[in-house]
Amino acid sequence: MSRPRSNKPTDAELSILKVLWEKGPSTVRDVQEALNVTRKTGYTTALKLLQIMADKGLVDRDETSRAHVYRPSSSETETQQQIVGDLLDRVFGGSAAKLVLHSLSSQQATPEDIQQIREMLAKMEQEQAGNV
Amino acid sequence: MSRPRSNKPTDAELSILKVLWEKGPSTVRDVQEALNVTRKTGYTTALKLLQIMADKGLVDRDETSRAHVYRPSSSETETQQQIVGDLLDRVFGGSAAKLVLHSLSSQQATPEDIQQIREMLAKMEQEQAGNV
DNA sequence: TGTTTACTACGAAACTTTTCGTTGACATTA
DNA sequence: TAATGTCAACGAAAAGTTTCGTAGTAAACA
Repeated sequence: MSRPRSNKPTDAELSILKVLWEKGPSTVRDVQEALNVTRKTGYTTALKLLQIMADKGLVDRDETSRAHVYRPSSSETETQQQIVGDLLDRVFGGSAAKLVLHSLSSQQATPEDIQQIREMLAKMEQEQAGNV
Repeated sequence: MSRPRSNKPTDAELSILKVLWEKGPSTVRDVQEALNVTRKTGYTTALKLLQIMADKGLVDRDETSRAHVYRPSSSETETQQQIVGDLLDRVFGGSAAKLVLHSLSSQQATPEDIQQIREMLAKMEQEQAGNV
Protein backbone atom coordinates (compact mmCIF):
# COMPACT_ATOMS: atom_id res chain seq x y z
CA MET A 1 0.00 0.00 0.00
CA SER A 2 2.68 2.43 -0.96
CA ARG A 3 4.31 4.22 -3.79
CA PRO A 4 7.50 2.92 -5.25
CA ARG A 5 10.36 4.98 -3.90
CA SER A 6 11.63 6.95 -6.84
CA ASN A 7 14.83 8.93 -6.87
CA LYS A 8 13.29 11.67 -8.89
CA PRO A 9 13.64 14.91 -6.91
CA THR A 10 10.45 16.35 -5.49
CA ASP A 11 9.50 19.96 -6.07
CA ALA A 12 11.12 21.20 -2.89
CA GLU A 13 14.21 19.16 -3.57
CA LEU A 14 14.43 20.52 -7.07
CA SER A 15 14.39 24.09 -5.84
CA ILE A 16 17.35 23.23 -3.63
CA LEU A 17 19.20 21.66 -6.53
CA LYS A 18 18.63 24.84 -8.49
CA VAL A 19 20.31 26.83 -5.74
CA LEU A 20 23.27 24.46 -5.64
CA TRP A 21 23.66 24.53 -9.40
CA GLU A 22 23.63 28.28 -9.40
CA LYS A 23 25.72 29.04 -6.34
CA GLY A 24 27.94 26.00 -6.25
CA PRO A 25 28.69 24.00 -3.05
CA SER A 26 26.90 25.65 -0.18
CA THR A 27 26.19 25.38 3.51
CA VAL A 28 22.70 24.92 4.86
CA ARG A 29 22.66 28.58 5.73
CA ASP A 30 23.53 29.57 2.17
CA VAL A 31 20.77 27.41 0.79
CA GLN A 32 18.23 28.60 3.32
CA GLU A 33 18.90 32.23 2.56
CA ALA A 34 18.59 31.65 -1.16
CA LEU A 35 15.32 29.77 -0.73
CA ASN A 36 14.00 32.43 1.58
CA VAL A 37 14.09 34.99 -1.19
CA THR A 38 11.51 33.28 -3.36
CA ARG A 39 9.59 31.44 -0.65
CA LYS A 40 9.73 31.86 3.11
CA THR A 41 11.75 28.89 4.32
CA GLY A 42 13.02 28.17 7.81
CA TYR A 43 16.55 27.07 8.56
CA THR A 44 15.60 23.65 9.88
CA THR A 45 13.41 23.06 6.87
CA ALA A 46 16.32 23.57 4.52
CA LEU A 47 18.51 21.44 6.75
CA LYS A 48 16.06 18.57 6.88
CA LEU A 49 15.59 18.58 3.13
CA LEU A 50 19.33 18.53 2.57
CA GLN A 51 19.71 15.63 5.00
CA ILE A 52 17.02 13.67 3.21
CA MET A 53 18.61 14.45 -0.13
CA ALA A 54 21.93 13.25 1.20
CA ASP A 55 20.23 10.00 2.27
CA LYS A 56 18.78 9.57 -1.19
CA GLY A 57 22.09 10.32 -2.79
CA LEU A 58 20.86 13.46 -4.50
CA VAL A 59 23.60 15.54 -2.87
CA ASP A 60 27.01 14.84 -1.39
CA ARG A 61 28.07 16.24 1.97
CA ASP A 62 31.47 17.48 3.02
CA GLU A 63 31.63 17.24 6.81
CA THR A 64 35.15 18.55 7.21
CA SER A 65 34.21 21.87 8.67
CA ARG A 66 31.52 22.37 11.23
CA ALA A 67 29.15 23.89 8.73
CA HIS A 68 28.73 20.99 6.36
CA VAL A 69 29.02 21.81 2.70
CA TYR A 70 26.55 20.28 0.26
CA ARG A 71 26.99 19.81 -3.46
CA PRO A 72 24.81 18.08 -6.08
CA SER A 73 25.87 14.50 -6.68
CA SER A 74 24.97 14.75 -10.37
CA SER A 75 25.58 17.60 -12.72
CA GLU A 76 22.84 19.98 -13.68
CA THR A 77 22.91 18.52 -17.16
CA GLU A 78 22.59 14.91 -16.03
CA THR A 79 19.70 15.69 -13.73
CA GLN A 80 17.86 17.73 -16.32
CA GLN A 81 18.44 14.94 -18.80
CA GLN A 82 16.90 12.45 -16.44
CA ILE A 83 13.89 14.63 -15.74
CA VAL A 84 13.27 15.21 -19.40
CA GLY A 85 13.62 11.51 -20.18
CA ASP A 86 11.10 10.71 -17.49
CA LEU A 87 8.71 13.32 -18.81
CA LEU A 88 9.11 12.01 -22.31
CA ASP A 89 7.96 8.57 -21.22
CA ARG A 90 5.26 9.65 -18.85
CA VAL A 91 3.62 12.44 -20.81
CA PHE A 92 4.62 12.35 -24.42
CA GLY A 93 4.81 8.65 -25.15
CA GLY A 94 8.49 8.94 -26.00
CA SER A 95 8.05 11.46 -28.79
CA ALA A 96 10.82 13.99 -28.52
CA ALA A 97 9.45 15.98 -31.41
CA LYS A 98 6.15 16.42 -29.61
CA LEU A 99 7.88 17.66 -26.49
CA VAL A 100 9.98 20.08 -28.51
CA LEU A 101 6.87 21.41 -30.16
CA HIS A 102 5.28 22.11 -26.82
CA SER A 103 8.44 23.60 -25.36
CA LEU A 104 8.63 26.09 -28.16
CA SER A 105 5.01 27.08 -28.27
CA SER A 106 4.54 27.28 -24.50
CA GLN A 107 7.04 30.09 -24.42
CA GLN A 108 7.98 32.44 -27.21
CA ALA A 109 11.40 31.38 -28.36
CA THR A 110 13.72 34.23 -29.18
CA PRO A 111 15.45 34.42 -32.56
CA GLU A 112 18.63 33.45 -30.68
CA ASP A 113 16.90 30.34 -29.37
CA ILE A 114 15.79 29.44 -32.84
CA GLN A 115 19.28 29.89 -34.20
CA GLN A 116 20.72 27.76 -31.42
CA ILE A 117 18.27 24.97 -32.09
CA ARG A 118 19.03 25.07 -35.80
CA GLU A 119 22.69 24.55 -35.08
CA MET A 120 21.89 21.68 -32.81
CA LEU A 121 19.78 20.00 -35.44
CA ALA A 122 22.54 20.35 -38.00
CA LYS A 123 25.03 18.78 -35.62
CA MET A 124 22.70 15.90 -34.89
CA GLU A 125 22.26 15.20 -38.56
CA GLN A 126 25.97 15.13 -39.09
CA GLU A 127 26.44 12.71 -36.25
CA GLN A 128 23.74 10.45 -37.56
CA ALA A 129 25.24 10.44 -41.04
CA GLY A 130 28.57 9.49 -39.52
CA ASN A 131 27.14 6.74 -37.36
CA VAL A 132 25.55 4.76 -40.18
CA MET B 1 2.67 23.36 7.73
CA SER B 2 1.52 22.14 4.39
CA ARG B 3 2.16 22.31 0.70
CA PRO B 4 0.11 24.59 -1.46
CA ARG B 5 -2.51 22.53 -3.19
CA SER B 6 -1.51 22.50 -6.83
CA ASN B 7 -3.67 21.39 -9.69
CA LYS B 8 -0.78 19.76 -11.46
CA PRO B 9 -1.62 16.09 -11.95
CA THR B 10 0.35 13.64 -9.83
CA ASP B 11 2.07 10.66 -11.38
CA ALA B 12 -0.85 8.32 -10.80
CA GLU B 13 -3.26 10.92 -12.10
CA LEU B 14 -1.17 11.43 -15.17
CA SER B 15 -1.26 7.76 -16.04
CA ILE B 16 -5.04 7.93 -15.89
CA LEU B 17 -5.11 10.98 -18.13
CA LYS B 18 -2.98 9.07 -20.62
CA VAL B 19 -5.56 6.32 -20.73
CA LEU B 20 -8.39 8.81 -21.23
CA TRP B 21 -6.51 10.61 -23.97
CA GLU B 22 -5.85 7.37 -25.76
CA LYS B 23 -9.16 5.60 -25.30
CA GLY B 24 -11.52 8.53 -25.07
CA PRO B 25 -14.28 8.86 -22.46
CA SER B 26 -14.25 5.76 -20.30
CA THR B 27 -15.87 4.12 -17.31
CA VAL B 28 -13.97 3.29 -14.17
CA ARG B 29 -13.82 -0.31 -15.31
CA ASP B 30 -12.28 0.70 -18.65
CA VAL B 31 -9.64 2.77 -16.93
CA GLN B 32 -8.89 0.12 -14.35
CA GLU B 33 -8.36 -2.55 -16.99
CA ALA B 34 -6.06 -0.32 -18.99
CA LEU B 35 -4.01 0.55 -15.92
CA ASN B 36 -3.86 -3.05 -14.89
CA VAL B 37 -1.90 -3.95 -17.99
CA THR B 38 1.12 -1.88 -17.10
CA ARG B 39 0.78 -1.90 -13.32
CA LYS B 40 -1.46 -4.02 -11.11
CA THR B 41 -4.25 -1.69 -10.08
CA GLY B 42 -7.43 -2.50 -8.16
CA TYR B 43 -10.84 -1.30 -9.17
CA THR B 44 -11.38 0.85 -6.11
CA THR B 45 -8.00 2.44 -6.58
CA ALA B 46 -8.88 3.59 -10.06
CA LEU B 47 -12.29 4.73 -8.84
CA LYS B 48 -10.87 6.76 -5.98
CA LEU B 49 -8.34 8.44 -8.21
CA LEU B 50 -11.01 9.37 -10.72
CA GLN B 51 -13.20 10.75 -7.94
CA ILE B 52 -10.34 12.88 -6.65
CA MET B 53 -9.55 14.05 -10.14
CA ALA B 54 -13.19 14.99 -10.63
CA ASP B 55 -13.00 17.01 -7.39
CA LYS B 56 -9.90 18.78 -8.62
CA GLY B 57 -11.50 19.46 -11.97
CA LEU B 58 -9.00 17.37 -13.86
CA VAL B 59 -11.77 15.24 -15.35
CA ASP B 60 -15.47 15.71 -16.05
CA ARG B 61 -18.01 13.07 -15.11
CA ASP B 62 -21.12 12.06 -17.00
CA GLU B 63 -23.48 10.49 -14.47
CA THR B 64 -26.30 9.74 -16.87
CA SER B 65 -25.83 6.01 -16.94
CA ARG B 66 -25.12 3.92 -13.93
CA ALA B 67 -21.50 3.40 -14.88
CA HIS B 68 -20.29 6.97 -14.84
CA VAL B 69 -18.25 8.06 -17.82
CA TYR B 70 -15.14 10.13 -17.27
CA ARG B 71 -13.41 12.39 -19.75
CA PRO B 72 -10.46 14.76 -19.40
CA SER B 73 -11.55 18.33 -18.70
CA SER B 74 -8.64 19.71 -20.72
CA SER B 75 -7.27 18.50 -24.00
CA GLU B 76 -4.13 16.48 -24.15
CA THR B 77 -2.40 19.40 -25.79
CA GLU B 78 -3.43 21.90 -23.13
CA THR B 79 -2.33 19.66 -20.31
CA GLN B 80 0.99 18.87 -21.91
CA GLN B 81 1.48 22.55 -22.54
CA GLN B 82 0.90 23.29 -18.90
CA ILE B 83 3.27 20.59 -17.73
CA VAL B 84 6.00 21.75 -20.05
CA GLY B 85 5.54 25.35 -19.00
CA ASP B 86 5.84 24.34 -15.38
CA LEU B 87 8.96 22.33 -16.10
CA LEU B 88 10.46 25.22 -17.99
CA ASP B 89 10.15 27.44 -14.96
CA ARG B 90 11.11 24.92 -12.34
CA VAL B 91 14.02 23.19 -14.02
CA PHE B 92 15.32 25.17 -16.91
CA GLY B 93 14.95 28.73 -15.71
CA GLY B 94 12.58 29.50 -18.54
CA SER B 95 15.00 28.63 -21.32
CA ALA B 96 13.05 26.79 -23.98
CA ALA B 97 16.19 26.26 -26.01
CA LYS B 98 17.81 24.42 -23.15
CA LEU B 99 14.84 22.15 -22.74
CA VAL B 100 14.76 21.43 -26.45
CA LEU B 101 18.42 20.55 -26.35
CA HIS B 102 17.84 18.04 -23.62
CA SER B 103 14.74 16.61 -25.26
CA LEU B 104 16.66 15.90 -28.40
CA SER B 105 19.76 14.46 -26.84
CA SER B 106 17.97 12.37 -24.25
CA GLN B 107 16.42 10.39 -27.05
CA GLN B 108 17.74 9.99 -30.55
CA ALA B 109 15.50 12.06 -32.77
CA THR B 110 14.66 10.49 -36.07
CA PRO B 111 15.30 12.32 -39.35
CA GLU B 112 11.53 12.77 -39.51
CA ASP B 113 11.58 14.44 -36.11
CA ILE B 114 14.31 16.75 -37.22
CA GLN B 115 12.43 17.66 -40.36
CA GLN B 116 9.30 18.32 -38.36
CA ILE B 117 11.11 20.57 -35.95
CA ARG B 118 12.69 22.50 -38.81
CA GLU B 119 9.29 23.23 -40.24
CA MET B 120 8.08 24.37 -36.88
CA LEU B 121 11.00 26.75 -36.49
CA ALA B 122 10.35 28.21 -39.91
CA LYS B 123 6.72 28.79 -39.06
CA MET B 124 7.60 30.46 -35.78
CA GLU B 125 9.97 32.83 -37.53
CA GLN B 126 7.30 33.81 -39.99
CA GLU B 127 4.85 34.48 -37.21
CA GLN B 128 7.34 36.59 -35.34
CA ALA B 129 8.13 38.62 -38.44
CA GLY B 130 4.43 39.23 -38.91
CA ASN B 131 3.82 40.21 -35.32
CA VAL B 132 6.33 43.03 -35.18
C1' DT C 1 35.65 29.54 32.58
C1' DG C 2 31.04 30.47 31.65
C1' DT C 3 27.88 32.39 28.19
C1' DT C 4 26.34 33.03 23.76
C1' DT C 5 25.95 31.54 19.08
C1' DA C 6 25.70 28.57 15.03
C1' DC C 7 25.31 24.23 13.66
C1' DT C 8 23.58 19.19 13.07
C1' DA C 9 20.57 15.51 14.63
C1' DC C 10 16.20 13.78 15.96
C1' DG C 11 11.45 13.42 16.03
C1' DA C 12 7.04 14.59 15.16
C1' DA C 13 3.05 17.28 13.24
C1' DA C 14 0.29 18.56 9.16
C1' DC C 15 -0.75 17.32 4.80
C1' DT C 16 -0.81 14.72 0.25
C1' DT C 17 -0.75 10.62 -2.38
C1' DT C 18 -1.88 6.00 -3.15
C1' DT C 19 -4.22 1.97 -2.01
C1' DC C 20 -7.96 -0.91 -0.55
C1' DG C 21 -12.00 -2.78 2.41
C1' DT C 22 -16.74 -2.12 3.32
C1' DT C 23 -21.26 -0.52 2.50
C1' DG C 24 -25.37 0.51 0.24
C1' DA C 25 -27.81 1.29 -4.17
C1' DC C 26 -29.45 -0.50 -8.32
C1' DA C 27 -30.13 -3.75 -12.02
C1' DT C 28 -30.37 -8.34 -14.00
C1' DT C 29 -32.01 -12.88 -13.81
C1' DA C 30 -33.40 -17.23 -11.98
C1' DT D 1 -39.33 -11.94 -5.12
C1' DA D 2 -34.74 -13.39 -3.83
C1' DA D 3 -29.95 -14.05 -5.17
C1' DT D 4 -26.13 -12.29 -7.70
C1' DG D 5 -23.24 -8.95 -9.61
C1' DT D 6 -21.69 -4.25 -10.71
C1' DC D 7 -21.23 0.24 -9.35
C1' DA D 8 -20.27 4.73 -6.59
C1' DA D 9 -19.45 6.53 -2.07
C1' DC D 10 -17.07 6.58 2.13
C1' DG D 11 -13.48 6.02 5.26
C1' DA D 12 -9.23 4.75 6.67
C1' DA D 13 -4.49 2.74 6.43
C1' DA D 14 0.31 3.20 4.78
C1' DA D 15 3.83 5.74 2.85
C1' DG D 16 5.88 10.09 1.27
C1' DT D 17 6.51 15.21 1.53
C1' DT D 18 7.15 19.37 3.88
C1' DT D 19 7.60 21.96 7.90
C1' DC D 20 9.30 23.12 12.37
C1' DG D 21 10.44 22.61 17.57
C1' DT D 22 13.73 20.83 20.69
C1' DA D 23 18.03 19.10 22.13
C1' DG D 24 22.83 18.45 22.05
C1' DT D 25 27.44 19.82 20.59
C1' DA D 26 31.19 22.49 19.34
C1' DA D 27 33.21 27.00 18.50
C1' DA D 28 33.79 31.88 19.66
C1' DC D 29 34.14 35.23 22.95
C1' DA D 30 33.61 38.06 27.16
